[in-house]
Amino acid sequence: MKISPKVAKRTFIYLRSLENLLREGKITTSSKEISQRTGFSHVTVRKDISHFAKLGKPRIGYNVIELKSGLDRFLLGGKTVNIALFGAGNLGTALLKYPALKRNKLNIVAAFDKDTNKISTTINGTRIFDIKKAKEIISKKRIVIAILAVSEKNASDVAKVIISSGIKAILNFSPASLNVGKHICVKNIDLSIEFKLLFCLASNAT
Amino acid sequence: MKISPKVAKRTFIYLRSLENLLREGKITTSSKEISQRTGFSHVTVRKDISHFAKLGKPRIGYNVIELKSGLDRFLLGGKTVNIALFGAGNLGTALLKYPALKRNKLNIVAAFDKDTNKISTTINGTRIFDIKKAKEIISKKRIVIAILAVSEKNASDVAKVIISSGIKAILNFSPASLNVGKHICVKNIDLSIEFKLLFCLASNAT
DNA sequence: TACTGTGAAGGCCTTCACAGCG
DNA sequence: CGCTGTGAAGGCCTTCACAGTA
Repeated sequence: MKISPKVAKRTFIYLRSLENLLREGKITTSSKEISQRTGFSHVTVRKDISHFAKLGKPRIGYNVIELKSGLDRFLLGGKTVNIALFGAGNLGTALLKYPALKRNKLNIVAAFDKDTNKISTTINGTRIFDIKKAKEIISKKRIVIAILAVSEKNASDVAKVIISSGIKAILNFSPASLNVGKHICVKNIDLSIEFKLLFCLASNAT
Repeated sequence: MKISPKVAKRTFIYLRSLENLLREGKITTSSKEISQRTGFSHVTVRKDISHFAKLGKPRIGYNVIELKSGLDRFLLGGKTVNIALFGAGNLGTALLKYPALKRNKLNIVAAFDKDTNKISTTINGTRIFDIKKAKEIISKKRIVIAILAVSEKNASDVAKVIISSGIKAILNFSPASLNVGKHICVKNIDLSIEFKLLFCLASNAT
């Protein structure tokens, strides 16, 4: 089945709420409750969920456990995701120490840098390797996502290394538009742009 | 004039490319060149730009300096943006040390935490204050954007402090859906969700 | 010719309205 | 009644096609 990125993203947010509901001991929930907790309209919630399966019961709503496992199965199927970090600077180090990733089965299993002072050291249990060894380690550790957290001027060169290592998905924190083929998925997070955008939106909303 | 968030975001990306073109010494450019550098279609580029003004010349293209200053004027008007950081943990510290912000006139002018060991210390020139002083300092320093980089369980309480301080825009790095009124702009960056989404997109694209 | 700017078409996504059910 | 699931409508956004210009 074909699921648009928008639906998938919202569904991950529903899942986050479902985990909270579970922790609170709730047995059932409704599109209205999920709507209140996530900010999406109750119609959107129902329509998104119905893309995956008919899991709700009229008059009652959804069983929290059933819904969570149903959505999970379609999206990740309980898989663990192995990630490589490129660039062990300030941002990269913060990501290595970010606790929510492991909790979500997102494991940064290797980091790469070109700084010889950093190579062979360990941050929060993750070893930093010479970027020249990227290809070898990526295939050995079955890494499927790369974090690009190097400076702008090195971004496109490192991106080439990433792609030639066989990785198909990049989370790009550098302020550079990567010129990659259509078979590579890139998600750009340029913090400067996010701040400027937020400022504009807040200014125009007054 | 009314500009959609999508157009605004792309325009900031065009601006980033225009700065590079300027640095490379180019005098003129075209929608085609901007398209190649940013990945958006040349029609989208032209349409977006024409929302702001008719800055192009048939047969020639756009003057880089003229276009850059024209777009800049509509979006930010050269203003400096004052930002407060809430939560001086690993991620917060990385943001305080992130060089691209200052370069883009985005200044984190105060940080807040509740940890008494951190309060009154300084990271990369920015002082960390007791979160109890938030309201006073935010109005004194004319802060307009807050970064929320605290743990999930504290996120909604800190968000209340932020909003009661008069701030209208929040960049939320915590994995929590903030329950705020419609007059508050929130941009959520939940890294776990971004990774999972990327993994799904890359898997389904094969 | 080589470029911009734009009306029209098409596609995607959200919202509305309501059928169906316990 | 209160809730799900869904066809239809409406709105937004991108792409197409082309007029206009130096």
